[in-house]
Amino acid sequence: MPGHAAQAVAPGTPAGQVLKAVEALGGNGDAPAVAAKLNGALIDLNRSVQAGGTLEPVLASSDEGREILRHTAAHVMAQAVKELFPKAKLAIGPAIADGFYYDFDVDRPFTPEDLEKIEAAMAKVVAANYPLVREEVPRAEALRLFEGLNEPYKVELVRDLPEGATISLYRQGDYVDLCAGPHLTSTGKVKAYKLLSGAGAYWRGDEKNPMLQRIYGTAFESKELLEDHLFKLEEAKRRDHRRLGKDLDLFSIHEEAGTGLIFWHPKGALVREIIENFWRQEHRRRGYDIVYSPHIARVELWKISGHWDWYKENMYSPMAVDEQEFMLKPMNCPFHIMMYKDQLRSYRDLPLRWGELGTVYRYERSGVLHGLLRVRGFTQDDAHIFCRPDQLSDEIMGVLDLCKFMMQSFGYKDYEVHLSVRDPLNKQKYAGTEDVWQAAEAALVAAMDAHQMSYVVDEGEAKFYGPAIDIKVKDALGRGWQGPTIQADFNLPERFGMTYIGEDGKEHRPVMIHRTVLGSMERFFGGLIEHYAGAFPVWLAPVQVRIMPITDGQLPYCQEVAEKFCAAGLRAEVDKRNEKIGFKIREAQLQKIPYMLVVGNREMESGQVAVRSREKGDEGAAAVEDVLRRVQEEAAARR
RNA sequence: GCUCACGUAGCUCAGUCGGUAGAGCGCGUCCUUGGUAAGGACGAGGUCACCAGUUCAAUCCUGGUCGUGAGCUCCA
Repeated sequence: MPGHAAQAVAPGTPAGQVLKAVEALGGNGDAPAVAAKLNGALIDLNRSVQAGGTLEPVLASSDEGREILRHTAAHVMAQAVKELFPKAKLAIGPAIADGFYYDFDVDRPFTPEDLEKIEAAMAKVVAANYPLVREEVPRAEALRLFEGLNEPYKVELVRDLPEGATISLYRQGDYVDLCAGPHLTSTGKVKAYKLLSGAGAYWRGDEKNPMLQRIYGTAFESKELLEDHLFKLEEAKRRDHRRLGKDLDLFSIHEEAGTGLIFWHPKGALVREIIENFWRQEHRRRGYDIVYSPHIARVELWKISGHWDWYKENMYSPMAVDEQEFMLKPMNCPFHIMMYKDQLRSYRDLPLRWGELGTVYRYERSGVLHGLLRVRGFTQDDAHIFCRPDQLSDEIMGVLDLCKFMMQSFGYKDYEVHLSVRDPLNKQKYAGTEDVWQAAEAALVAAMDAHQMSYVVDEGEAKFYGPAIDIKVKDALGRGWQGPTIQADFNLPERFGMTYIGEDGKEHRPVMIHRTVLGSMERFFGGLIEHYAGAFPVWLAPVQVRIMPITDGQLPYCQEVAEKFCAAGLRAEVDKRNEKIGFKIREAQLQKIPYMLVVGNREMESGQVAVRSREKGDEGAAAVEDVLRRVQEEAAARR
């Protein structure tokens, strides 16, 4: 074991005992080992160790450990389902990011009452504490077994296993499943679990296949962690941007106008304006120029760009204008290329960095639309950088730096960097030649290396025209969101025949970088609402200060105070309604206004206001000027 | 797009085993001028998503359409 002296044990000793022997187990009762790793390969604790090697415990609290216990929980659930619904056919039941699921072929969907019954049946399986027994069998035997059990999906899975693969079964009581493992050693070790929801899901994710019924659940190594997780789910519901969008009067969507189209109400529009102004200012500072381009263009343009061939299913049908066909733009890039080509470019002109808050329209299947996060019309914070090949790496670094700065400004602290590359098995899905793709990929990698950024490679995640750096940001609840994306593109410059005149007086091909930092104003705003739970920091808050008189007698004074704040560039308003102060405070608090200033006769006479902050509550009286300065400083610091 | 569920006042939701509807909040008017999270009274407001069908009669039953939600798949 790492960090321990070599131990000699008899061949055939179970892994768990070996671990115990070196006292790695039981040291931390909250996080006992759920499995082991022998020379890096995961094995069950009760599997015997036949030969020497490095043996490490896999703790329940580790990602791998949770995956194992969730996987076992999925088996427990499947056993419970089989008891209640003997005709249910098993499909697959893996562990996923925050839990597990299992797909079943049954004649009707599971109801919430079914889930309760299944959960109760799971408790019995857990109480019975069946040992999970691993068994390795030849393919023919596995086929015979699952055919005999009338489990057609399992049969299909066995058939599809590659030649020479180890086929293992796990049994618990009278339940048997095809599974690579590892698993907990007995069902009694599944301590804290909860079934969450049922939903339809296609066999193997393909809509041509039969629809199965999926049950989602989650499991943790302790009740406390499960409770925490369930609380987080509640919290996520409480923060839902669709709910907050309504409560805070930020945006709406209208059936009459069409689904997936966003109406930005004054308060939402104000937040957007602040974000956009900040965005423009920061881009100018970093050497970007800002441009505008049309919303429609002739079909010919989309044929040159390749969108017509590669992106058609996401574009709206052409509309006839005179004798021409025009299309609503799904992307801004061809327009920026038009502008590039409007004159002869010299190597001295490059790089050109052109940003646009460009509104695009994409057809999305109705089932995927979701609040602000998935819509049919949206404004991208798009930019295209045209540069020489030798500038590519530096430009990407510049973009990475900008991304970091923007994410920080909006309070996103953690992020993960992904390199999205082609699906190696399906290369014909992508435009452009092999060497062009490789060059683009190399440029992205070089920039990330220069930035000493660690990243994970996602195969098959690339767009049709080039590999990308995709940054996933984590919000206040630890949930991942699609953040900035950066793509190197050698393909469009080629298609459009873009050139610049080099030092040598000859024509050269520029490289193009597509990048977006926020993604789209819609999606970014949706994420931001949830990240801040609607309580925007002062610099973003649509109303920063609400001044509330105790009685009508202080109204004129309140108005004066409000004018002072407004004159200082702050967003302040007076609650003139004939209501008691408690009521006004409640409303302001529910509207998540950062500063509430209460004014009674005491404050009016002393030229003060009583400060009540959204976070801390009543903070006592202070001079108007002091409060004004405080709010101003907070806004300027973007805290 | 597909599967399932849902669609009743601006919002959250009751209700009608088929006889055209109700609460709370919000909104309006009035009373109240009250010191840190809901003062009171009165009032207005609904083609029960839309279109067909069954029925003496449909908000309720049936079918379709649109929309919403949870997923599948996809993505900024």
